[in-house]
Amino acid sequence: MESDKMEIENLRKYIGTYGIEILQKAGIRNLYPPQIQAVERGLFSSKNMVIAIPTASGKTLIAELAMVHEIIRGGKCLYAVPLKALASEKYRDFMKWRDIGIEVAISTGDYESRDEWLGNADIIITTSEKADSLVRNQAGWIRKISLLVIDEAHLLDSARRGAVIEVLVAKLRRLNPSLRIIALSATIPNADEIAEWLDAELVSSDWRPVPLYESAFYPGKILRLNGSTIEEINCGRGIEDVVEDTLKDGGQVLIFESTRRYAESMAEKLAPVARDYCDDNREIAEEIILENDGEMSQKLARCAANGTAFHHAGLLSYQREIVENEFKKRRIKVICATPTLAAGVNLPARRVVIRGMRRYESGMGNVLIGVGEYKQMAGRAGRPGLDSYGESLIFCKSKTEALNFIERYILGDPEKITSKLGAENHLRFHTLSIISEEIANTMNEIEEFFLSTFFAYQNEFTMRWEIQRIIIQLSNWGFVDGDEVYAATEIGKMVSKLYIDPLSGFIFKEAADRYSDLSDMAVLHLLCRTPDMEHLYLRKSDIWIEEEAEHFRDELTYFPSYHSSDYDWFLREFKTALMLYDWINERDEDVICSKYSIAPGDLRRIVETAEWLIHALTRILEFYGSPLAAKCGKLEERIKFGIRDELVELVRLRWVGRKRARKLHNAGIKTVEDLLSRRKTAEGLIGKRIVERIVSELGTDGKINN
DNA sequence: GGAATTTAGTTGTAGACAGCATGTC
DNA sequence: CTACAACTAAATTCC
Repeated sequence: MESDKMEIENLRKYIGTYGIEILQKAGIRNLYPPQIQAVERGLFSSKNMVIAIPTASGKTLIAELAMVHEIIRGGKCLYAVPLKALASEKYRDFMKWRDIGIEVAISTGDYESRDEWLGNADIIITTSEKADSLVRNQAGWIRKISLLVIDEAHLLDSARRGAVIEVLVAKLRRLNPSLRIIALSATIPNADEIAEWLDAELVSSDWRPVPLYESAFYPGKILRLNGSTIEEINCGRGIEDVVEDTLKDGGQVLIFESTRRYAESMAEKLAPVARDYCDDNREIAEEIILENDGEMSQKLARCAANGTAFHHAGLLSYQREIVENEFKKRRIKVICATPTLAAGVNLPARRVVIRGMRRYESGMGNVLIGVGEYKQMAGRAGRPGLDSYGESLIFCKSKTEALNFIERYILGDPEKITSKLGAENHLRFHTLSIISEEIANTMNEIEEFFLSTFFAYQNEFTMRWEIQRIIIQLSNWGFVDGDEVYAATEIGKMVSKLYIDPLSGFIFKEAADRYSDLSDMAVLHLLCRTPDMEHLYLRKSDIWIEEEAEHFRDELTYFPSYHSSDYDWFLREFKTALMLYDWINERDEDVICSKYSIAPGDLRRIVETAEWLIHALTRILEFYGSPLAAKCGKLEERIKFGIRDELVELVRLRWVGRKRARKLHNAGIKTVEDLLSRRKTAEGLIGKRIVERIVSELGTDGKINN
């Protein structure tokens, strides 16, 4: 018997009186239809479930209910998300349950609750990679996980990140055969396949809390799909009209563009339009340039002052947060974003305009985006509780194009999702891991393990031959031993736990073997030769890179001939290394950004990756007792802070980064003692309050940064 | 002669996880 | 096997 209305009171027997109170305090009175469906289909049973419903239709609450129920029965939950930002969003969200004694913890690459805390926590929020890493490092509490929630399970389809999800599921099921799994997904046509793979009950629905009108725009008209008819609505001819229309009614607009440049110039173009609907935003603008006032930041600040903003991966994370929060507070009226926002944190707007229906893919020119991607963006329209409806617009140039896109995107179904685990790099990565963790040690066991993945579910052929080849490679690299029964070598285990690609591990291992000394540049280049490193692009005007490369020719561990097919790729690796070289030689951030034509967010991200990799390199060098280990250990700190050797001591102090340390050092304050003995000078350089803070911490326990 | 406008050619292209141990300007 | 829009430099037109 299915009903369409259910008060949360009815859940008392599952989540207790206190649980109900928490929900009431959060303003939740009734369940949404898909949530009712989930309850009726066995949310409070021990069945696995796949919930495939639109964004913002209450997926998270479904998982929360199941988790609270699970915890009351003595269970422990792991909530896996694809993004660190999403992890913190859920963390804040789930905190409400602490009032009834439920312990919530978070564990991602850049933030981790104490280990013993994770053991005690009832809900642990992680990225899938971090969860896998915790399994690899044999965190004792992993076996106690009784409920696994996979958020955004449709990302099983992602070529880069999807494999981890299915391997994580397979591993955790192996470690705890009675593990319950709840997968939350966007609406996809083959959710039934995921359900069957997981042996789960499928709940799917198109219901949304705010109705969504999907439409297409062309100059002068909006074609809005309403049921099965297309209404024609008159409107202006430009994007400005579309935006102003919404702002006039007190709504906000989200515009998706295909490139950063378009996003930025659109935000600038719309600034004069939004200005009339804003109060004083100067404060926001100031905040944006607080930590970085480079070209991009200035531009963003100018936009924000007028009530618009752009949003892409080149922003610093604090700037992204400002943009998102101020949009939520409705002080920013328009955000022009690249696809970052489509898959990111929850940020709905009354009207969503999709201008970038094409995206460049190397070797394929500009291709149309997928229907699923479109649905993801369009689905951001309509703020629950604030808008009575949401509207998405595909931005077209002509009526013909508009009708075309309506047919393809609005009336079309999203693509089926397919497993990408079959790619060699993923199989290599995970094969080493399961051998290392002794999840599987013979050919049969390994094959059996992979048979439990989504990839095997979708592809019926055996993977024996492929796996065989990978094992041969892993043993050639010295990561796996044995003939019939495989075991990971010590170095193999280390590589697996460091979470790097085995190929990266091999590159590092060879370096330990071959070199007793390398220059800074050579080490940085080594990091950049790794498949785990991101690479800068080569531009037409980048011929100077070649000259620089020549300059370092004798130091580098690899230098292909000019005619080699590797040459261009080499230049990209070298360019990235050169950027890091500028970074550790204290070149100003903004100077680096313009020299390499990147944004501050890119610089931070690449530095962070390099930091992670050099840590791995150092560990491997230490393992082999390489004389290079000490040098790399030091480089690790230099990369972390972006400093020359001589600042290492100063930068260990809290509140002292690359800039302050350099100021002090230039004035002859080179050590902590110098700082204390020449306090007045220091105060003159970096400010009295900062010095006071530093000194007061020196007196207490928190003496040093690391 | 010089500004304004058209045309032809060139350029560059989304995103973001992981180790470890805690805090920048 | 593939594109596209924004930008820039050159060519042309106009006063």
